[in-house]
Amino acid sequence: MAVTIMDVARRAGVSRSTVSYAISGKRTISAATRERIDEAIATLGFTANAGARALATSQTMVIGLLTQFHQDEFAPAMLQYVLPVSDTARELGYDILLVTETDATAALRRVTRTGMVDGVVLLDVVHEDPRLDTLRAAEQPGALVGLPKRTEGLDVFDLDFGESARMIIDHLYGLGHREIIVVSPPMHVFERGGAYGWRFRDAALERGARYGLQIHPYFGESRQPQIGQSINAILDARPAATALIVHNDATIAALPAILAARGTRVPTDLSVVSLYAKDFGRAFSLPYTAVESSPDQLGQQAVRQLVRRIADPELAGAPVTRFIAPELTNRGSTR
Amino acid sequence: MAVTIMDVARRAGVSRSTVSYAISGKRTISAATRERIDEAIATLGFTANAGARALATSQTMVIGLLTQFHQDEFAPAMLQYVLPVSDTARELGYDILLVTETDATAALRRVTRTGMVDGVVLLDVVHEDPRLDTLRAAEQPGALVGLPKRTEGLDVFDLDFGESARMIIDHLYGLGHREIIVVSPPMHVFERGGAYGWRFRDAALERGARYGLQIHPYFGESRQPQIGQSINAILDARPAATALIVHNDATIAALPAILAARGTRVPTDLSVVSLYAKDFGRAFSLPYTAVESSPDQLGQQAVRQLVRRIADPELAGAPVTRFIAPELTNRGSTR
DNA sequence: TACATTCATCGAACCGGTTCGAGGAAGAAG
DNA sequence: CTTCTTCCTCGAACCGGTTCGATGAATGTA
Repeated sequence: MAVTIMDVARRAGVSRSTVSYAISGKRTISAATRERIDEAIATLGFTANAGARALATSQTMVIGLLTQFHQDEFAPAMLQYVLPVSDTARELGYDILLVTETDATAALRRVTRTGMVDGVVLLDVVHEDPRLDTLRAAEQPGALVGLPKRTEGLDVFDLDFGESARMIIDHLYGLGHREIIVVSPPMHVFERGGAYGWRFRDAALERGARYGLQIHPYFGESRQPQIGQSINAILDARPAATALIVHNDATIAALPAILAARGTRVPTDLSVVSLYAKDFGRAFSLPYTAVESSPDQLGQQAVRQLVRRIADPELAGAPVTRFIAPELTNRGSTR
Repeated sequence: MAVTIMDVARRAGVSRSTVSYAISGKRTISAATRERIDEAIATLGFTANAGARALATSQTMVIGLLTQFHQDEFAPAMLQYVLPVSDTARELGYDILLVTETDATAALRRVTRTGMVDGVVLLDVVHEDPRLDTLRAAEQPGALVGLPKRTEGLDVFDLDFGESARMIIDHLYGLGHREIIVVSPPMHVFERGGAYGWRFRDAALERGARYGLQIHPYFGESRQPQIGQSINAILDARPAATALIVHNDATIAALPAILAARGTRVPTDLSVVSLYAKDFGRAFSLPYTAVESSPDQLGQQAVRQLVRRIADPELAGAPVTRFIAPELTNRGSTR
């Protein structure tokens, strides 16, 4: 039914292999022949069959994207990771196989064992991620987004949460703040092993201690109305705190309404600094000074490194662990 | 490198074809042989190569998911369509190739021509969608999410916006409202051909006219602070209106804060009814009575019909256009 | 005992590409 | 006019599965 390379060969009056070489350019082809082949390809509308090509070359030009949608997670944020991966992959000639199964380990084994993909990107990697053993056993290389406990042999990309915390503390300390509240992601994120919560929190505490500041750490909530209740309780419990650091997407999205409702003015009554993805802040038009990370950078770098490793496992060199530098954008919510 | 069916055959002391039949069950295999084969498969960890199988069967067990991310769209909502498609596909044994390219037509041609997919789901189909010609020319079947102008030969799934509008108008009319504001999606959605905006708006106007109501239609905005400005302007311009219907995700998400800021109480001063996806409302804990649609139903039904058609193009019968019935959930924001 | 069935398995062909080695034609060198 | 290169093209093998027809063994029937 579909047009095969044989059809093209017949129409151009050459052999299959000649057509193949004309397409790949791996051997010289006379101008006259090339022209006939090009014409045949164009009029017949030939496109090489992916399965056959994969079989012959052991290259599928497909990258598996393994996502983990934790229930209770702030789902909208996920897309900010998926799209850049997809776009970057396509730029480099790869398609994306989106894998969303609950049993991520089995799914990873499936797509690698069947050879459906040339490599995989693991999104939302947690501290002790069960997928990593399977990945290490796989023939295809992988790139991680998120820092696990053990990174041996793996290419890892994550945001620099420690540096983000230090930047924010420095900023507030410079403005004269001495008592600061830190709202982290919800407890269950920590329990699940999302170490980025600790990395931010610990770095903030440590930096604060060095300056002799009072830092009050709290776990945030992920849903209304709990978010509002918890923020109100925290602010009531720490009336002397002059600054609020929020590392919690759901909370920061709800914060303007919560503060407005309790009559707290920013930055007059309270300085607020947040930490979120650039696009997230833009989508919700958040008015806060923030350390903005670029998850698109994450996906992009992960895919680039992955493709490098697919192309030449040796040449790509030793595995890397790379942190994306954060940037503080001042929107005037501190003073 | 990887384990092939030949390795299994050797270890079990049988031919390749016997192994194949043992796996597929398409011919009877003696208990003893089957046992040896199963053992070999298990210890060697064999999984059939996807490319080779695709080549032999002309079935890839992959469905292409073609998304269109319009700039300025409320992106978070997109995921609500993607996940159900992916989950349903996997349930039926299919994987998902996620295609996000800007040039959707070329991308569609690419994945169908190369035979990477057995069928495609087109998301966010607009009134005059350029992808449809390519789809009709493709060998593989497709299912649409979103109603285009011409549906001939296509399986189409969409929410029932007309019925939603009628339900809401009936509800408000029953409560005694006689002057009602309708806020539609932003103008650019209409310009782009998102006919669902018209379908809701027109149905609301028609139903309103039948009851002799005053219906004031407006286009909404997609970003703050324009959303707030526009809502305030509209409410100021129609002081006699007693009810507000919002068919606009970005606006409804921002509405609680906007109304709180201007001191408008719901439902005392104003009845509010909205229209959105179930999960969207849950994620933002929206407090409004709403006609809730289930986009997961859309994706699910689209995939099921697509798989049916892949399995047997004839048996699947004539193309269908199916609307998902809406449901009105009363949250007490009307009176 | 001979013959027809049924059962289990095998070999070969095929799917549609890629790639290697070989070989004919044309041009260069002796 | 040979002989050696270089250029271009071809045929065959291969990638790893599936599927058809054939065949030998086991079982049933006359």
